[in-house]
Amino acid sequence: MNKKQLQSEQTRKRIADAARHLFVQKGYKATSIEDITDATGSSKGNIYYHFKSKEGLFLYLLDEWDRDWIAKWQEKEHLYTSITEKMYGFAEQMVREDLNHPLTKAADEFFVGGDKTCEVEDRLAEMVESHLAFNRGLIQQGIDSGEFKPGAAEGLAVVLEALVIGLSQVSRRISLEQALDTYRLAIEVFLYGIAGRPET
Amino acid sequence: MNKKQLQSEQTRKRIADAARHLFVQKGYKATSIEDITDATGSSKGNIYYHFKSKEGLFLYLLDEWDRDWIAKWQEKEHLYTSITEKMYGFAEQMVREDLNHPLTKAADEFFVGGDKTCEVEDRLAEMVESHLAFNRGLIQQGIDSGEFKPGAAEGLAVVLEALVIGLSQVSRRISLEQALDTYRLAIEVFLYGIAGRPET
DNA sequence: TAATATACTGAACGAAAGTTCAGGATTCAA
DNA sequence: TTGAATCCTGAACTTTCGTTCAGTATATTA
Repeated sequence: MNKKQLQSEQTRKRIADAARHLFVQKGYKATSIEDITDATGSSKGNIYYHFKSKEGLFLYLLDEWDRDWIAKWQEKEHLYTSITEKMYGFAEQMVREDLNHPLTKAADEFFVGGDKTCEVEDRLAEMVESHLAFNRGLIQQGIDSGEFKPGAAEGLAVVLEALVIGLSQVSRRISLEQALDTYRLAIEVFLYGIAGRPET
Repeated sequence: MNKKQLQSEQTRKRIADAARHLFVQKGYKATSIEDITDATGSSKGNIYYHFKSKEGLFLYLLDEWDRDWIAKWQEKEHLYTSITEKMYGFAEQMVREDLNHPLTKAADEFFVGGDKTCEVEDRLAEMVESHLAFNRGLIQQGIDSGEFKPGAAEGLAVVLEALVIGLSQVSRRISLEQALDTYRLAIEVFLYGIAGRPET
């Protein structure tokens, strides 16, 4: 690889990292291009050389995060011997990865804000659906294996998604250790809730 | 009351109602003063005649909501004969009131955004604490009455808060009926989760 | 009815933020 | 070495948005 290409890739990464950090910390609208230049040392123009726009930069981060998350999950998934264990693994990966998730806080601004591009809108709808599908799959696996009581997998997937979204918001201002505890407790409650719930 | 005072109060209410609706729907930053004038028909200046600033308007809505919520809760609280029932009542009031809650979506922008006034910061910290205290109280009541297993009331209060926050976000794009179902299912899971959880 | 207070208007201001662009610096290829 | 491609700069432009203010209309009061 060229020296030029290498340097280009490095600054691209530097910008992406700084942007992700800022989006996570401050949200999408609240972080300005100038915030990113301040954090990276490079100029405004340089950001627009590497990325189409602010929105494009955010979209890039979303894709990047998505790929990483799936990859990390697939690495570990087969190690778990029960679905219950898998759920705790899911929670652990959530707290370790999603607390730095650019979507977590920033996506909500997009969802509701009126000035979103079609591209972003589609991308986000896609991500929500894939989250719900993931949850649904997990719960269904537990039902099939006999660990969870059958029924209402669809509704429970939504409840689990709500729990995860809420946890990531609540956890934003506490330590990683506390966050892990809270997540574990939440999953514990969720699992016992599923188990104890009367069949429908 | 004067005709003038009456009219003044009416427009004040009209502005507040429109603003609340918009803040809920679009978030704080995303709704402009012009959005509000468009929705009310009155002018920009008129908003600043009735309210100190955009932030002041938001703060006014927070206070108003807080008072209403507590009042409505206290009206119903004594009607419930068990804490379990109370929890479902809590969920129902949540979905009926909080889905229109100006804080739900807008507060998060304040929490993290760097440009918040001390006044707002204090007000929000206060509200979070009172929420947690409310949850803690509810859970403790259940423990004291023997309905819930003892232990970890503090942690469970946080989990419940997370659940509620997540639910209100997830529910923003579905019908009231579906939201009610989801909330009920969530509370059911939470209650069975508490009940089935091993004592700590 | 005249004077005052209250309710309201809308153009204009200024700050903030996303985006562009002409041009400079550095590296690559011939 | 020289021309071209690539990487980068930062000032300037544009738009958006909160806020202000001089002025108008309506109601109250004396």
